[in-house]
Amino acid sequence: MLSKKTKYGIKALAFLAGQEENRPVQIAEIAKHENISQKFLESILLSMRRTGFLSSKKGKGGGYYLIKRPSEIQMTEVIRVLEGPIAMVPCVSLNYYEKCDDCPDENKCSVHKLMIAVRDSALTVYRNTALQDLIS
Amino acid sequence: MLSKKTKYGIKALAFLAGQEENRPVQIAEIAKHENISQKFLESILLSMRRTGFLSSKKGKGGGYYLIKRPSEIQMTEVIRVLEGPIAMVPCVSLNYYEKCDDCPDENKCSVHKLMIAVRDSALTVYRNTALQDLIS
DNA sequence: TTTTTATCCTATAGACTTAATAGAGTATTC
DNA sequence: GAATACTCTATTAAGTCTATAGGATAAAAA
Repeated sequence: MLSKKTKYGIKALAFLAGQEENRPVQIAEIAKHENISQKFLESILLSMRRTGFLSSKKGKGGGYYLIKRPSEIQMTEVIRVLEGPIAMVPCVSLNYYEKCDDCPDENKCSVHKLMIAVRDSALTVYRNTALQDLIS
Repeated sequence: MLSKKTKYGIKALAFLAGQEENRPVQIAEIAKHENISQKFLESILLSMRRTGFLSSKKGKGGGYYLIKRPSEIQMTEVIRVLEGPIAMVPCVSLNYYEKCDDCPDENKCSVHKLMIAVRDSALTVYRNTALQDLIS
């Protein structure tokens, strides 16, 4: 399942990507437009600012705005920042690899092979989709 | 993330698929071979018996065995029974569809389109993989 | 018929994660 | 210096996942 955090985060990014001139948009405006709890969205935007998709301005006329062009923001990055690993098991994760406790030999593991295939199919989608592609 | 239930369930199915003559295998034997908590595995096997992958025999010489050929068990079925929806959001699920609370119009939702693509890519993998393919 | 073997079934506990909220702090603009 | 809007930490409530406990039931063997 996709977490609400990720879902809301993507919606917020898409909303920002659709703004004219990349003007700063206030949290309250995004929250209202996308039906998201403002406080929850606040923390999501904050985490995306820390990882470099967004920047923000305080005070009147402030808000959040993208610091990359929507065509340059790949969904692989977005998903990894918001959701974490794209792989469904840590032992096939490219960026968050971890060995399984119960598995003596990954190469003989029936789940391992299947999950590599699933991961690669998802990666193909995310790699070929930029934020720009979500807003048309 | 793939739940342990699903992971263990697939491993158990694969172990059964690898048996000669489809002999009944005891829970204890599967649990030991795959490093799974026996009691937990018990409940997993039980749920798969109820949905028709397996049957069981009680008493000495009893255990679980497949009631379909491994080449006829598609991974779509296995995942749906053990894990639930293949889709990452209910609003793009083929078998467990649910409308989103926050979304007035699915067709305009940026997440919706992306998640359809991800769902379809995963479906392609699962549809083209049978239990048989996991044990070679 | 009794004992042994092994599955069947319900309930529940503990740990963890997620979603949301609260409230005070900081920076910027007017 | 007042108003605006982001920043940050902590906490709570609800839900889910993993695992365990313990007795019930059925089949086979003695």
